[in-house]
Amino acid sequence: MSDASTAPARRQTRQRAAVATALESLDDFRSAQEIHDQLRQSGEGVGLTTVYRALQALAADGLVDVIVRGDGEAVYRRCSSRGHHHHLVCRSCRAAIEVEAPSVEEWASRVARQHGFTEVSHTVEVFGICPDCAR
Amino acid sequence: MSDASTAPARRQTRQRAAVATALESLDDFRSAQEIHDQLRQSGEGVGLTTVYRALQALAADGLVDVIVRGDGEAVYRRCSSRGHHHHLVCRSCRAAIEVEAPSVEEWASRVARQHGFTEVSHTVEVFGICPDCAR
DNA sequence: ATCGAAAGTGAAAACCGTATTCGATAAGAC
DNA sequence: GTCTTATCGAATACGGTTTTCACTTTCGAT
Ligand SMILES: [Mn+2]
Ligand SMILES: [Mn+2]
Ligand SMILES: [Zn+2]
Ligand SMILES: [Zn+2]
Repeated sequence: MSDASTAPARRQTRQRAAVATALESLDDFRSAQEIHDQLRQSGEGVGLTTVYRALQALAADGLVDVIVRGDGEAVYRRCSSRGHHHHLVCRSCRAAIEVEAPSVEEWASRVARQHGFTEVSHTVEVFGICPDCAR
Repeated sequence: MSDASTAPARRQTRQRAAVATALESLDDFRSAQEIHDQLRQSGEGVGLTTVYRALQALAADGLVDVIVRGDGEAVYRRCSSRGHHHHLVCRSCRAAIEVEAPSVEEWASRVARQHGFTEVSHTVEVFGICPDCAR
């Protein structure tokens, strides 16, 4: 039996490795363009288009987290914990802490069920100023 | 004592009234362009730029809710309940139900406090398929 | 009612993040 | 080594939002 959603067979390339390495050295959310800039500075030239595609592939594989900011720009970060989780993000330095929220998961599915909704998903992000940035 | 964040003094215009009226007749989230289209059809010509600005003003005044979708497009809806709340949104027909989540509010402030974060805000949206759209 | 300062309007153009195109390149299977 | 096909990337297209700027309108003051 064939899989309807067969992965297109991912290849290992210098560019993808460079993007992955760049993400490893960071612990906050960065945009595709910022990662592209960092790669150029470090000498590892990678096309911007390729950075976008690499990040999308990583996100599709669940290896990076994505947050779409209020201005519509997507920012990425390597995913440390494997399971479902959310983030506590500093508005100033962008530092991000992964947090779990069992009670929120429960609330989300409950409120959805109460209204008869199915195929439920949710977004939960907490923003603030981290202790360091608060001086 | 002067207010540091003094509101720029809002004026009453035909265009702003038209946008507000359009929002009144709707109960789901709509984009600025969709509202602009609806206004043109109803004869109330309003420039697209003005629609964007009117919606932003209403959002700033807390009179409409805004959700930035995954594709970066912002969608607006008149805000029925006055206080802080979240939404249960149908991915198919966009119908939106306002929900309160005291337990989530509590969780958010607690997790932020635990990590020393201040000036805390959060985004919480639940998506799914509503009973009607599920057939 | 009239005036004037300042907010508001909107067509056109700029912006800006992202997607697509397509000929060249390079993994990986054999 | 050869072939198939994913990948690359510069150029270009795309689409939502913002800026520009000359003109209009609101509204408090007179
Ligand atoms: Mn969750
Ligand atoms: Mn809340
Ligand atoms: Zn910080
Ligand atoms: Zn629906």
